[in-house]
Amino acid sequence: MEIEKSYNPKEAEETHYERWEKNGCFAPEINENPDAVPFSIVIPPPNVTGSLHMGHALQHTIMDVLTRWKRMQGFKTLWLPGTDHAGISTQLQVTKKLLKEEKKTRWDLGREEFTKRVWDWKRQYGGEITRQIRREGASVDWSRERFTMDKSLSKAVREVFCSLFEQGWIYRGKRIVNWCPKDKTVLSDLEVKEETRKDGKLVYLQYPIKNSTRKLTVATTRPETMLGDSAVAVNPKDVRYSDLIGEIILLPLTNREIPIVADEYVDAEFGTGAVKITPAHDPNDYELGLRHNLPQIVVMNDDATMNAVAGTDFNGLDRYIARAKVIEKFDELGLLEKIDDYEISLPCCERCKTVLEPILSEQWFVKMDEMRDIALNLMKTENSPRFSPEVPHTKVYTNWLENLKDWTISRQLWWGHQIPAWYDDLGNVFVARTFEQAKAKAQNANLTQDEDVLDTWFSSGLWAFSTFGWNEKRDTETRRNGDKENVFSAGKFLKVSESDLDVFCPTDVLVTGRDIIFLWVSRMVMMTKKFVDKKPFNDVIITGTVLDKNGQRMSKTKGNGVDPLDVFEKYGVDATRLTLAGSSTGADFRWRDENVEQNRNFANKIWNATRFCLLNSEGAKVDHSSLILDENASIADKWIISRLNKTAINVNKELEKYQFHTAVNLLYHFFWDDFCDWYIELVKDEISSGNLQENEGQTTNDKGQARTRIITILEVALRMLHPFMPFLTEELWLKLPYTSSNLHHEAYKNAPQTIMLTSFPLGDLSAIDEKAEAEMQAVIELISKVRNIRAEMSIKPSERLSLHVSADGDLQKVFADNKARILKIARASNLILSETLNAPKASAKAALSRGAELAIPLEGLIDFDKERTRLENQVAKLEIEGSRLSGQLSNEGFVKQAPAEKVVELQERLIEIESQTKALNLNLEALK
RNA sequence: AGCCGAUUAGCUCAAUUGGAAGAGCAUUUGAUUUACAUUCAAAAGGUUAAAGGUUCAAAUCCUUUAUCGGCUACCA
Repeated sequence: MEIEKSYNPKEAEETHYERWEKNGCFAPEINENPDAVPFSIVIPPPNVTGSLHMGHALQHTIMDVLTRWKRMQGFKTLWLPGTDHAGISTQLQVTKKLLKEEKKTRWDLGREEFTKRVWDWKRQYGGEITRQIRREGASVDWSRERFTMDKSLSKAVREVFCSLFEQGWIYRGKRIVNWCPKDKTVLSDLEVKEETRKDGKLVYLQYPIKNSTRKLTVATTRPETMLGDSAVAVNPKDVRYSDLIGEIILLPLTNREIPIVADEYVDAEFGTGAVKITPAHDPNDYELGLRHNLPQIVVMNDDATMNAVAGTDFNGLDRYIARAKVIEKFDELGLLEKIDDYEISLPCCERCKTVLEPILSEQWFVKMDEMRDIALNLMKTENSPRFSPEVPHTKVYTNWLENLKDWTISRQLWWGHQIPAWYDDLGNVFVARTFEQAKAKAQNANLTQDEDVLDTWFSSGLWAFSTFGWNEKRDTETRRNGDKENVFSAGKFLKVSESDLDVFCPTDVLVTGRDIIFLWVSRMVMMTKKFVDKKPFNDVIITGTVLDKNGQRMSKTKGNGVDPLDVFEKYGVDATRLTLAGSSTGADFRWRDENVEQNRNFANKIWNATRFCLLNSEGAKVDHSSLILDENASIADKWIISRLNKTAINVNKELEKYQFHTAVNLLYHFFWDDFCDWYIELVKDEISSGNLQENEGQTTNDKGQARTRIITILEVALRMLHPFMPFLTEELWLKLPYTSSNLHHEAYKNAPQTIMLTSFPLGDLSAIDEKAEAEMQAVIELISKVRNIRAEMSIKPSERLSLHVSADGDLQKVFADNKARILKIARASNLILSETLNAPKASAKAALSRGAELAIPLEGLIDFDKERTRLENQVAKLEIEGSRLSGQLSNEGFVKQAPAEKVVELQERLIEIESQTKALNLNLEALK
């Protein structure tokens, strides 16, 4: 068989995905077992404008590992993909393009035409992220791909909106909201990003008091808002001002008179202890204004210029120009007391970074009282969702819920789900699922629909059930037209008698980042419980953040992002996936190409191990019966099969706990250390020499058996690696002799052959052979000691050594059984076994476990000083450990209270150390 | 301001309920009749940020401090 000397990922990546997808391997229908247990994940829908970043790559890797692992276990597995319409982002993108190419604004086009353009844009460019997801090898079911503005999902949005409105959980009202003057829309609290500015100013303004010469000084960071002041407030306990409560202020620059009120909200310690109150432009002032029945005076337009109410001097001025002018005018009037430097944090637009303006505005809100209780109750009564890692996310999630405020859901955009509310000429509102229903309610009055759309997160909040055809007629729309031909047709499609919603909701696990726990995770919990009376998911895996090599967050503005696609190009998809999966669950980690390089090397190692097996595969085939050993099997075989099964058991155990990095570690060391470095080396002679000729004392049948065994072990290892490294393992698995769909898990018997449908090795407890592992350990120790002596005594590798080993009878037998292998790997010519050590003085010596000793005669080669130093170093090491152990064992408390097996373990170790020390010391004596 | 996390070998990170501190990279030394130099072998490298406490036993639990990071709220 022709096989390249090193792994080139490109070819595998280009061919296998397409074939898997075409054969329907990703769809749950590939599973032929009618009783299969479902396993499902919904992808956190990336923005349709987005392109893949490391965060996605990390999350997708974890989801794909879980999906492939469960699929190989015979679960009816669905990983549902899709994208989010991403209101603001997408609208911005198209707006920019429009301006650049046609010098037009969205208003030039009008709503209908503009929206059409966005759809065109989506069709043209929106597929990028989905192509990238394919590139990652993600085994998502494309036949169920969803978009948040699909017909059925939009219908779900309307249904939820109307239903919540009817129950009074959605309301329309005037509140202080976060207004972005650039995007000209309101934002929810979660879309506000605080930014600290060191160059802030605190301006002290003097307000004259009516019928008095006194002035009251207020401090403000936003002087322009004074034009909308409707009171000044002081603390009722503040003796400085108690006589002023109830007095009237003559508000400068306006012709208004405003009262001085007393309110506990005011902190007497801060500033002057007197606060200007602008109910229409500050959330606290708004609340205070309600308590004191103050007028709400809006002085700004939606682009943060001042309006007519601000007065003719200010009308039309930008807020910052108006601010300067207010200060200037106060200065002219002699009412500017002072300006202090003041570090301030300003609310900014998450997307465009513009400083937001708190402004009184009429918007739609979701009342969160009941919603919060839904989520809190689930957490309290069922510990749901189960976060992984649990600390700190459960606590953070719960704390946040406890302090939750109402959610602003309207957005002044055109791209999104337009709010299903209509107004008649008198301003009466009619909320309805369709225009017709609204007309009926309004008795055919002249209706106009609300201009606003819903927050993107409103529709994403329904993702865990709207994607499964909720509120749709069953058996329709859940599967799209045209995709049926693409799906594997030899396998029986299940008759869709139950809907996807019944089968796949709740999903098993959600994998996402910390940043959207509140924005998305919490809302899915509430909405799903509320509307389908189910949990959206059982578990939530919160991934860490991928940082750059300096520990900084990757960001576009900093330009320090690492593009996953570049890494794929350079090192291959599988190496990248393994690197991501190898990061510890939930912890941030710094990206280093060196780590991927290491995994690229690992991929090459797997390639070459397979290459070796294939070059010696005449007469061999993948045959799992070859892994069942009889009593006469060699220690090496018993050992590797024990290790294989132990690895399988532990990998499954770790994956169950979402400890991906531990699983990766186990597989890496099993494959590289156990399988390649030891097993292949140990059995090399038995299986190699190209054709099936007999070696000394070996029959062709023995050789075929040995070849079958190693190739079968390899096959099992490839299966275990498959969820992490799908392309490489598929490429190699298909090359193994006699692989076919006969090797599939029984749920996939009729599917075209692929490793992804074989069964994931679970490991067999009865195949674990601790005795063989211990015996092999002794062989490994012996060889390691020989290598150590060789290296430390600077003995040429070509020098064939004679090994004198003293050991008890059992151990002698182990060494004798493996004599040929030991001689080969240790590059020795002779192995002399005896009860007591009998070697010339000019020997290098080492103490082995279980009282065994090694001596290598080095007549003429030995440097006695060097040998003495070497032995002394070893004695010193043992003594440090020995004295710690004997200290511990002479501690009564330890002996009494520690678990008995622990005490025994230490005692045995101490005896071992003592015997080795004794042996080494005797050797030292002999050298003096 | 509050809450949370992190601090382990030169670097990047592990360490399952408290029970002999481990990998990979980098370093040093040696190896090329080989499945793989994207390789193999060997060595060296630690007062687990600091101080105190609980315990027979602490990287792990508690207290304090320092540095870094995150989140939430608010500062008129």
